[in-house]
Amino acid sequence: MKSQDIIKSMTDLKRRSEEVALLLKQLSHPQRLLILCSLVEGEKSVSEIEKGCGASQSSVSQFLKGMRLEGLVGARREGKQVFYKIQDDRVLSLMKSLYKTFCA
Amino acid sequence: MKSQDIIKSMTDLKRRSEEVALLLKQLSHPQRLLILCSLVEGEKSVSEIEKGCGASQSSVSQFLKGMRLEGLVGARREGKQVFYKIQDDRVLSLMKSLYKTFCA
DNA sequence: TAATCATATTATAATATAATAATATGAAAA
DNA sequence: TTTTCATATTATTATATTATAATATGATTA
Repeated sequence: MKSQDIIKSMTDLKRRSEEVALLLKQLSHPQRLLILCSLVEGEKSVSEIEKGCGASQSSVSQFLKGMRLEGLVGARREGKQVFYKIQDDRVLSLMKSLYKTFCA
Repeated sequence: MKSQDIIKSMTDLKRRSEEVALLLKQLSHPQRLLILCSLVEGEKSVSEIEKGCGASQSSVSQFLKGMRLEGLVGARREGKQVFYKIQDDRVLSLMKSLYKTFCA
């Protein structure tokens, strides 16, 4: 992408700044990021997620609730367990970008 | 990138979650995002930035200070004016990704 | 139906962030 | 050297977020 095109596209981003900021806010906490990292691997139960990110049961549950409200993740109950997965494609796309920027 | 590779890369992202979250946090406010959008176009004075994002003088200055502390932007004084620009390449890279995800 | 497991909710206290107004600084112009 | 302009800082209040502990729910098992 050429420099000029980037600049032009930023105008679009401005218009959407509130929407974008809201989504970024969800990603901008270490533990929520870990939860989403974990879910990139696929659907997981809450307790699996807990193990993966080392946070308390309560806070994982609260984080998941928040992300569910924002539509980032979706939930499905199966017996005692509840399985979460990433529901918003933009999230997956952003996670990939983050990897490229920070780990490549 | 294949699904398996994404998953593998998430492990790296986990390790860096605090660093990444910190940076995302800076982007996760509409006005800071607008400021950075504006700076994608190139170096700008504070008053130019103010006009571009419609926030008060004080809050723009405070936002810029915060982003300067985190190393996202750099400042240069020229007479009465202070010019800011994006200093962290990861920011530019993320801005591009954001465009792709939200505006393409 | 009582006990247990997985998850969710509530309440609370600590901390962080935001918006705003008022004031201060530092550089140039009158 | 006073005034003005551009920017920065400070103080304050309002609001949001976080961590934690305690409790509740809902589904299964004994």
